[in-house]
Amino acid sequence: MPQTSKAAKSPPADVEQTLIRLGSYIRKARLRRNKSLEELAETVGVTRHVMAAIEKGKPSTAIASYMGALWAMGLLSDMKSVADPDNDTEGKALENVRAPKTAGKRKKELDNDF
Amino acid sequence: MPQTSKAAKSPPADVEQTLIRLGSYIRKARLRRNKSLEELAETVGVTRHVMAAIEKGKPSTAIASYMGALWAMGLLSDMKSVADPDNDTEGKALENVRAPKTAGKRKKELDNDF
DNA sequence: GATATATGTTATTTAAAAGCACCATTTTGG
DNA sequence: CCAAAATGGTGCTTTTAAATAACATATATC
Repeated sequence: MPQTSKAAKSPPADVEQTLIRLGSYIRKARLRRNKSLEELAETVGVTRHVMAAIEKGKPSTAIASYMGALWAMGLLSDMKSVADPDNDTEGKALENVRAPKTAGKRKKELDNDF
Repeated sequence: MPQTSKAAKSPPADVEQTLIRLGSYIRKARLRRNKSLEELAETVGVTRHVMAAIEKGKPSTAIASYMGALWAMGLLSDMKSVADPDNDTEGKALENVRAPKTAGKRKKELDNDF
């Protein structure tokens, strides 16, 4: 999408690497299924140029296009566990007893005992 | 098909649902960590409007922004297994012995030579 | 090797994403 | 209850992703 965010323009190295890997995985999945870029793109509803960009891990491409590629190859279920609250042990540990709807009023800075 | 892909404008229902769920997961993770939209957005490198869109599961938002949100909360590792070729049982089954670099020349349609 | 197919590259066009600023509403926590 | 913070929404501007097209190169199958 236009007007690229800083996040999309120069993402953290971890994010960049994750996307490149994801793109290569998608490519491998496509070749295994013996689909051309164009065929897959057609199913997803994008042009082959967008599909090519995805396989390179382009950060600024719409997430729906990436997800569409997974969907078209029966791999979308892999997303189910991503950020699943049940597996977010760190989040669970930090969680208050109440479940606030917003981050609420700044509560002073909780850690500075000095 | 102009500037926003069909995939991003009206994604398959599965994709749409997956994104809405992912967005809600991200929101839950943020609240557990007691971060405001603005704080998280700042870390990710986007405005709070983009972060709000992500938590709603907007399809046309850059994947790097979504990944950035995961990254900022230590959840990016959840992406490692997505589309992992090792877990792609269907792909493995379809795979030829050789690993072609492209989908190659169309081999007559399917292998329907009775 | 021949050749049909796939993929890469470049350029142009255009609609929408992200930025920004402002105000309304909701929610928190004292 | 009340003040402060968070979140939601609108309108406007800027920037660029995605579509399209045309051509070049690479690769697979015969």
